[in-house]
This record gives sequence, C-alpha cells and structure tokens, in this order.
Amino acid sequence: MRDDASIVHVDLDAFFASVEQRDKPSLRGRPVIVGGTGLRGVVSTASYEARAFGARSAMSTAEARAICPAATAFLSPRFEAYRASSLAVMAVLRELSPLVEQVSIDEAYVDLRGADLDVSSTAHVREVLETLRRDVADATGGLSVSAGAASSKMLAKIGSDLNKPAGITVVEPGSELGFLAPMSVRAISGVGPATAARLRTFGVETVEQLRAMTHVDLVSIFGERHGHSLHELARARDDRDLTLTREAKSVSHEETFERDVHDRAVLRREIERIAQAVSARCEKAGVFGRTVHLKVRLPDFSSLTRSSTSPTPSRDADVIARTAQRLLDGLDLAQGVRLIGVGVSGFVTHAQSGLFELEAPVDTPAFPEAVGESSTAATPSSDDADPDADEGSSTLPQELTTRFSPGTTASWRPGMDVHHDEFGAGWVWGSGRGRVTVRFEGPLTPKGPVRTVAVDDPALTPGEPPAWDDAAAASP
DNA sequence: TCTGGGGTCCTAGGACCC
DNA sequence: TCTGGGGTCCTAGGACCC
Repeated sequence: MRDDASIVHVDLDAFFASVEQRDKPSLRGRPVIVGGTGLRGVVSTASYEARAFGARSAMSTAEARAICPAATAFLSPRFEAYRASSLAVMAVLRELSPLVEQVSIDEAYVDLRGADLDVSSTAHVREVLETLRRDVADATGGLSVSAGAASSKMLAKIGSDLNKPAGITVVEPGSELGFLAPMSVRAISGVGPATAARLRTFGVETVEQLRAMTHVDLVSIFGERHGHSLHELARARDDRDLTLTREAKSVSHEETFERDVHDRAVLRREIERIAQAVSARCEKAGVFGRTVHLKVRLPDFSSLTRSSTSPTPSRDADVIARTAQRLLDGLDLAQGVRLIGVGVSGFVTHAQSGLFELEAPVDTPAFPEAVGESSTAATPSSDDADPDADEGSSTLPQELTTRFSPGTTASWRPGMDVHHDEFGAGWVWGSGRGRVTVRFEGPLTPKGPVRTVAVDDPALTPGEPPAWDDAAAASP
C-alpha cells in the first residue's frame, strides 16, 4: 500500500445505455435497457432512469419488462459503437499517464505515479480527477465517468463506485482501515455471493467483523489463496500493481437456445457453427490452441465441461468442431440442453512456433528432407504467411504423404492418419494440407519437444504411404 | 419473470516422473 | 517391503468479474 492516493479507478456510468442515449436524442431522459431481447435475454446495462424502477444488470429481460414502464426502450447491444467510445476514453487516460490497466470495455486503472503531477495532497488528486471527467466528456460527446483515487487498487475501485454516477472520491491515505471497516464484505475484491453467504454462516457481514477471523480459519474455510487474500484485503493490505499488458489465455463462444434442445444432430451443427466463430477469432488473434473445451448447460442450470488436450496446436474449425463433438458424445443429455459453448486454450503463438523450429536440432536425420522445401528450420509455415493459400488453392496437392524418423511420433491434421512402426519411424498420410507437428522423445526446447513444419509442398508423394527406406527419406 | 456471454483464477484428484 | 514427498500436466467444476 502506498502513502499517496496515486492509484485511480475510472468507471463509465451506465456505459452501454449512455452511448445509446447520446446517439439517439429521443432516448434521453427515458428508461433504457441494453441487453438480450430474446426469450432468455438478460440486462447488460440499465440507464439510471430504468434503475429507478428496479432494473439492474444481470436481471432477466423478462423481469425488466415486467417492472419498467411502457415507454422503456429495450435495445440490443451495438458493440462497435461501445468499442469506439471505449477507445476514446482509454486515449484520454493514457494522456494523463502511460500507466493504464484496462480492465474491461468500461473500466480502467491509472497510476498517477506515471504522470508528471503532484499527488501529495488529496485536494490535488481531486482536481486531477475533475479535469479527467471533463476531458472524457469532451472526447466522447458527453459520456459520464466516476473515478476513485486511493493508495491501492481495491480502495480506488471502491471509491469510484461510492458516489456514482459522475462521482469523484479520494480516499485519504491513512484513513483506509476506518473507511473500510463498516462496509459489507461484498466490497472486498473476490467476495461474491458464495463467499458472502459462507461468511454469513459465521456471523460475518462487515469488513470489521471479517477482521476478527484468524488467518488459520480463513485459509481452512476458503483455501490457501482465497483465505489469505480475504485476511489481507480486510486489513487494506493490497500491493497489487497495475497489469499493463495482458495476453488472452482462452477464446470461447457460447449460445443459449431459445428453447431446450433434445436433438443431438442439432447440437452437432451448433458446435460446427460455434467452432467456426472460435476459429476465426483465433486466427484474428494469431494464436493456435492445444486444448479444446466443450461446455453444456442443462435445463436445471447445472453445467458440464469437458476438455481435450492435443500435443498439436490448432485453430482449424474442423479440428475444433470434431474434438468438441467427440466430447459431446460422452455426455448424458437426457434432460436436454439449454446452452452449448466451445472454447480453445493453451495458446502457442505463431512466434513461438517459429522458436521451436529454430531450436530444433539441425541434424535430425531423414525427417526434414522428406517434407520438402518448407521443412527447413528457419522457414515459418507458409500457410499463415499467405492469406490466399486456403483450401481452394490449385497449386496444392489433394493428397500428401510425409515421413518422420525413428525416435519421434507425429500427428497431422486435418483428418489425416498417422502410422508408425515399432522402431518409431513412420508417416502421415491423407488429404488436405496444413502442418505436421512432430513430438520428439527427448527435450529440445524449454517449452517442450515440439517442432512444426509446413507440408504444403506439391513435391510430396500422393497416394499410398511408401515403404520406409533411407534412400527415399533422404531425397525429396 | 427464471437466470447472457466473455473471460480469469483457484482447487482437487489422478497420472507420471524424479 | 513399504513408504515418502515434490513437481508438472491434465481434467472437471466452481467462484468471481464486467
């Protein structure tokens, strides 16, 4: 914890609804609900006019319709518009200080220690926040933010929430313990409904009461990490720094059906559609994932998850779909299905694939020669370098065969067979194009014994897998 | 009037290796 | 002959956040 209030949390007020009211004057002053408008939709954001009637985020749209007046506008989200405004806000924050952690589309932390500013007095910090509010409004056509400044992330965030909307709160350094004491445990980051309910069984509802619980008890009840963090945060001990860069760890897409689905054929088709969306987003992000996840929500709202990890990173829609469909086959779906989702994680970026190639031993016998021109260690896979080189490209072979040498195993996608004999030598064989990933049996790189090569070389032998012999392996 | 969709992180158990 | 931990990877589920 710092001795100055130099950590700022900025939060846009009723963000989605405010953008709608800004862009459509007829909505100003009226209750606006942005969210899912279908049978099973939920509210993303309610304008303050709608909140007056009790509408809230995460409430079902049906319930919001029931409690809001007839003049209420129910709108589907326009994410492109929100992203554009979000970018404008983040640009304003980065002008203030380069140390910005964007938490979500409508929220960010700013570290004023990265700015050339006097943060020694609360009055000065308050002025900085007032200016920031005006700058955001100017840059976005009038959007409103709330901001909190404090000596830690948790207190800055509590501060930004305290006087919403358009509120500014500076938590005086030194006053943190007293500031926090009367608050609900829900104010603490990481305390949601389940933790709060559990604490209530011990008679604990406020932060002050939480402080009476021992570290040993909290850890035994909530586990090592969570218990420790409750103990520390209750005492305002929060040394978390801003996370300035973050890499995505998973990509997923899920959809709730308007009515529960009982037909597996429908589910398999949905998986295909969703896998295509996930694949496209992986491509956009430039990542390949090793693990495919399937999520199924049942009508009773319980959910099942299954995952499968392959040594071979992929973002191919067919591979993702087939893997997810195979995972689906193992589930009991007698109840029907409410939601289905597919995701990919365990990313290996293109750059990392290149690293593997460069670090692979250059004296591996037989294997590189057998796969042709694009197999040399320094050549990245050419299918990614050329955006036009898709399935339809006429220069590519319809069937390919390639080999790998003793001491390795291999896998090949999409839809190809992998064969090997008892010596470990073998071949992959089938139709299509893509990459071969060879897993060597000894450690080659810090990340693991994986090596990727492109195999879209027309010189590769079509047809039956050849008999293995050293002469053939040595000459492309 | 039943409860979205995008994520992250943690835990626990089993397999496997040292 | 039995008994160890520790570390890593994988899987399933759950809590939490916006």
